[in-house]
Amino acid sequence: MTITEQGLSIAQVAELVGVSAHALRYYEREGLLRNPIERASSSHRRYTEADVNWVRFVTKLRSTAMPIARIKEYAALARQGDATRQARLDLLLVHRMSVVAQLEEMTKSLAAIDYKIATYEERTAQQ
Amino acid sequence: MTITEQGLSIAQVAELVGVSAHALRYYEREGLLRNPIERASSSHRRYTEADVNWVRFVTKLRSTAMPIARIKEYAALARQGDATRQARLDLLLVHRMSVVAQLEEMTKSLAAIDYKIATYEERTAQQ
DNA sequence: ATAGAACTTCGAGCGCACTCGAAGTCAAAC
DNA sequence: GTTTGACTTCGAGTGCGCTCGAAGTTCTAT
Repeated sequence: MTITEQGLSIAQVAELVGVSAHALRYYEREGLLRNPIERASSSHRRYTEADVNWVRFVTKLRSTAMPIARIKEYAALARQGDATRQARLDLLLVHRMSVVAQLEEMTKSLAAIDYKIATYEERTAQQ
Repeated sequence: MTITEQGLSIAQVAELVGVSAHALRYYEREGLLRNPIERASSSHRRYTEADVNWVRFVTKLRSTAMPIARIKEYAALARQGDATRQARLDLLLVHRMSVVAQLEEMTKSLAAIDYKIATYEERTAQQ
């Protein structure tokens, strides 16, 4: 049993992480992963734990609206190794600002929605 | 001077609310507004304060990821008048749940990003 | 009166992030 | 050994939310 025979299948990872197998292949094709996923018997993908963790982090970046292109940059930097550590940190710090801004905007919008809800409930109570 | 000669132009509203004039026409065409916007001299749009407030609320719904189709439903209900007040309230309450869920997910993702940032900074400090 | 800016409608086009489907390969179970 | 189902690649298709541009009209300033 070679090392590439171990690891999780694409369906298992899809289930685990909560993205479609199609999306996993798409992410790999686009270069969002650090490396191409290893293959078992020269065809089926076998994901290591590190691969799964990387995919998980990609979903965190996606759920905070980082564009695919930016994640691709991040992955490309990671592939270059240690020399790009500062660049990756900078990229994440810039993104962090945008996430905080998104949270603030969404919180403000929630307040507006809550205000509207309150006026509806008030009017219902008045009748 | 008739009443339709008053009010703001599309460019003024675009500036004020922070969406493009193209988007404002699109929203109106799609039925996201409560009523068609009144016209001055039978062509140019003239927005009332109520129109602007409605557009502002639409942007709050958009920034919390309510789909155009749902906003369209909401506007259609509003057009029906008082009989649909409860339905509109329900729609907003359902959406509120989704906004809270989004905030929670984004907050969790921010924590993951912060964790990653921390490991980068640690490693930088170690050198 | 006329130039130029701002508006109108309409339909087409675009960018993003997948999603799908065809056609073929591989593997595990019976 | 053959069926069943999960996998493979590849390119095309989809849905969403605008965005753009053409062609014509109207307003404003000079």
